[in-house]
Amino acid sequence: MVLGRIGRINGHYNPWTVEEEIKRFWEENKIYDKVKKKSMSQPRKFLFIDGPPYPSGDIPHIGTAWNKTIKDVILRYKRMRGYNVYDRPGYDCHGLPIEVKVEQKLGIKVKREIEEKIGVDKFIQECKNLALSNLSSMTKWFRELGVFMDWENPYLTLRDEYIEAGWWLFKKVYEKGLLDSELRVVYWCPRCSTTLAEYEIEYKVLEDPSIYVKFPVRGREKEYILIWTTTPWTLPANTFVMAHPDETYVRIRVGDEKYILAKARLEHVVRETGIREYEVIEEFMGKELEGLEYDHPLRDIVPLQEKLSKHHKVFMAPEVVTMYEGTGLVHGAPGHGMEDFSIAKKYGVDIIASPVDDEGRFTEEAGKYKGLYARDANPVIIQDLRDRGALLWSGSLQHKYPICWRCKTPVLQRATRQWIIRVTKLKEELKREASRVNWMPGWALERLMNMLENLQDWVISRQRYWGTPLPIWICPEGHRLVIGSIKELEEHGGRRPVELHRPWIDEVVLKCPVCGKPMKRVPDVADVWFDSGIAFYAARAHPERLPRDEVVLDFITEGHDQIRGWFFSLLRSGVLGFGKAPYKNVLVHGFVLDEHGREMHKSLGNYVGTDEAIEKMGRDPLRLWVLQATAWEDLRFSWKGIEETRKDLSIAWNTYVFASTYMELDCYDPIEQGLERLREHLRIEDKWILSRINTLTKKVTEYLEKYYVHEAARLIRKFIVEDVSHWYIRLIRPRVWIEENVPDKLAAYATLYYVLKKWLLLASPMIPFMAEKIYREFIRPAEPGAPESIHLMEWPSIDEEYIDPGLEEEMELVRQIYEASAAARMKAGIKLRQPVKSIIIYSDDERIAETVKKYADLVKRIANAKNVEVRPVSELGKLVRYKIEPIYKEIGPRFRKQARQVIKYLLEHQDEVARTILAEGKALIKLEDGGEAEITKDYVKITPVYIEGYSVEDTEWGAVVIDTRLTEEELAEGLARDVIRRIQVMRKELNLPLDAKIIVWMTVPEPHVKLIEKKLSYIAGETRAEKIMITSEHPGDAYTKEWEIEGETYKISIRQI
RNA sequence: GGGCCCGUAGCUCAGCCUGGUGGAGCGCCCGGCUGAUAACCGGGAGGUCGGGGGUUCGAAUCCCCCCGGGCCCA
Repeated sequence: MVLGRIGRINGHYNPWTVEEEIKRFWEENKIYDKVKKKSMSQPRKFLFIDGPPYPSGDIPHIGTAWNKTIKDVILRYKRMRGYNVYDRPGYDCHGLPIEVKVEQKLGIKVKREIEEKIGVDKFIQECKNLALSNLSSMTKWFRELGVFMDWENPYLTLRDEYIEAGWWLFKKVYEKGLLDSELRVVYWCPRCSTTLAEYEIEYKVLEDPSIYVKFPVRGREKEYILIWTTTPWTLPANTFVMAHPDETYVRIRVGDEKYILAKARLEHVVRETGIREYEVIEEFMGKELEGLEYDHPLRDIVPLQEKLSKHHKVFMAPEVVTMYEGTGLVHGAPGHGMEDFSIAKKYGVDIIASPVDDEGRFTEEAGKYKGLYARDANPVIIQDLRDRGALLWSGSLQHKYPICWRCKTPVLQRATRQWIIRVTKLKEELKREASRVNWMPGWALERLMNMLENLQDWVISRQRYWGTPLPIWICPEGHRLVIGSIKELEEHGGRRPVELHRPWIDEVVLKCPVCGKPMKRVPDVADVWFDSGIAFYAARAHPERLPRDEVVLDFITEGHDQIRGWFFSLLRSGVLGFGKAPYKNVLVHGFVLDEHGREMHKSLGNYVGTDEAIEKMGRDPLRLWVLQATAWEDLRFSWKGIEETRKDLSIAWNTYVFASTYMELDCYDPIEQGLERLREHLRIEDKWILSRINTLTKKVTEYLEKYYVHEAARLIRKFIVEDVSHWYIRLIRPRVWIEENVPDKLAAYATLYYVLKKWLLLASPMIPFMAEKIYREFIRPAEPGAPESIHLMEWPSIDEEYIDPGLEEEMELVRQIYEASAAARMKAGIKLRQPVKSIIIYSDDERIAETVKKYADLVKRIANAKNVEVRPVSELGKLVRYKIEPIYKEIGPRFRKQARQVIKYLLEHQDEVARTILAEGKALIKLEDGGEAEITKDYVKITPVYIEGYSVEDTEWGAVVIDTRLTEEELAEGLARDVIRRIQVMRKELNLPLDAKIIVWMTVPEPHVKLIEKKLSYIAGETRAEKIMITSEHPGDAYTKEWEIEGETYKISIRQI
């Protein structure tokens, strides 16, 4: 057997050198493959799917870095826990954004040109190239971040097998009778010539016309229905007018004309249109307007109006008409408005007029407007209205108007025939399934439920190219066939095309199973949310090859925008395909905003890419920083924040430097000299840190089981900085400096090694580079059988036998005592090097008394006092002043309404009340309202704040006091320590080995010679001096230096023997 | 316009569910330590808890309204 020997870690923490080295190590030794292989051999599965990012750029946003880091931590944790972890990443490759980028690259202005100028096959090839090139760059950055996922084998929605898996769901939906085609009012981008879903819409403030139009009431002279609109281009398609049945309307006279409008809008309309004089002729309820017929003002120039005239009347539409804007009479164009459309259906209107083509231009039906772009027609229409005396007033207004998310063109609402999936029929099922999921945080469910309440049918078709082709074939007789796989395609007389994308799939002609006639595919492609929404199964296998108990994922996590995005899409597809939610646990994470809390945007100049963050701060610091942020809240980006995290990692690093330096020096062997063998030699601080690390392991495990990554990260970070570096190492330093390998020292080593190894394992999912580096340098040389990478190790066990909550609480008190004594020293101007005679703690708290007794040695050591004791507060003499702190929690419920007066009295008579209570056990106080209150110790905390001859620091549980009077002996020791420190510095400046012996010459100011002489052997022992001479003669060949100590000059020379 | 989230020290954030009189880190100022040393440690100053109202003996915490930011939707 090869004997282990602890390794050494050197130098300062430099994230980049560590990370570059470890990255290379992982690559050269195929560490991920080994981790993966080990995981694959495990029986229990952990099912996870990466929410696929959209590869429209080449460098991931810092928020994507957060996203992937959280995933990485969970996956690494689950692997360490012995799961077979499914870790396939993915990319969402189809869709309009990529098409638009390719169009820009190829100089295409409108959709038509794709087929006419470029050819669909070449266009698709370009789209594919762009997606593949971007995703390979993004992959590079995810790897840079240390994310261990199956990067060689990501799922891509553009692959044939993925598309085929999608077809399976289409067929399922069809078989359930939920797939349909119907006329729909949709957002339509005239530039992209396609329908857009609501989430593909942005809103932008635009200036539009604002006009009041007079619709002549049929058969009445000079009487008009007054309507208001900001979209004059929809007037040629006007079909009816809508009113509110329960609102009051008026008929007014202006000059020789009469107008009908809502009473609530009268004042506004009159003011805006500048009507000077008017007379209200009549008031009546809106429902009386029902059926009132009118004539369209443009009927002479719009042929379509001929057909529509039979519908020109007033309909009741309380769901549409409001009293907040307009005239209370709303012009209805069901071909250009969603609400209008639903009213039209309700009233049985049989013509849905929409005289606008795919590129947003008026058609033949619009008569003289033919060929004009809809929005460009606005001024022409306004002029025509004016010419016909139908325009009451025209102006303009700024309002938010929907635009295309990709090309920013203002969109139109337009009635078109679309394929829809009737998910509204599954509303209750969706709600039920959503409720069964564990949402973190809980409000994510609330958001989703709000959305499900307003659920709409899913318009799935897009009139584009780069997407999953709808697998629907139709024959001339109108028979439909929905194909669920390539095999079925062949069964129906088709041949597998080069690939399943357009244009190749369009050439596949099938034979109608009903009538035998040739069937052609409908030209549409699917909404991209269809693609990502099926990832839960399609990323793994065609459902026919997927075990049914593996459909539901254990865990997914994405940003809160995905509640209505991917999480909803998955839920929808899960319910459509399998009747259940396809995930069990969902962690929602926040957005990374800029340092002022604003959205990051390249155009705003506040954008930080993952590349920049890695370059400036390093991977592990970035990772730990994002991880410790509350997962579901937005995170303000902060260079300082990452810098702080880096500093903490540097402290962690130095902790290992410290441990490895001494352990190596002493040839410590953690296997031979492990904790078990040194158990009897453990000191109280060892037992404490052993308890702490196991408590930490327990808590971190619990948090990671709950997916509360940030809580785990915070604990891990705090532990190494505060418990190990600030406290434990401080306590064991003197033991470590002992030269011989005594059990006391070895016990500290064994403890420290155990703690540091365990911490490294806990931290390894979060800071995989640094953990690997330290593991390879420090742990592995000492444990020859250990795996080559820390990431092949198992999650640390919780050694319950070490956990002692009482001990942890007591040590917390010791820490408070130490801190109070340090504060008391500070007030008295006594430095820590100067020993003091005693520390007295005035407290009536029994825990304090017990703790101090138990830890007396430790307290004396760290506080540098000869003595420590606890005394009851009542034992203090006369030269004392007390402070009283009311205990509100007790006083409140006891005195209720009088509580205020009691507190006021107590604060005004602190010393007096305290003395009375200390002497008699209680105090009777007179209140302002004449009443009395009996105050006992239960209601107040009494603390001395001044004691003659002592320095006092008060705490939660009493006062810590140090004796400020120093004896000669104490002064001598303090001075000796000052001298020792200087000699140590000089040894170091000479680069002497730790164990080198020296001779010392000192010139000491006369008044202090006696003090120093008393301590010569002490000084010699601490500095490894064979001989110390107090003299004014210093040899020329020795190293000599002059020092200032307490304002006086000491000359010291040393020479190695 | 609607739903949800956030607003606490100069900065970044805990605390809020379950009310008891505000914490941490960084920065700043002061100091200590000097065999982790281009390190390490301590102390101090810093706050109308976004604003207003309500409930309560008592509100950062519970309720209502408003303001600012974010996400989603109109």
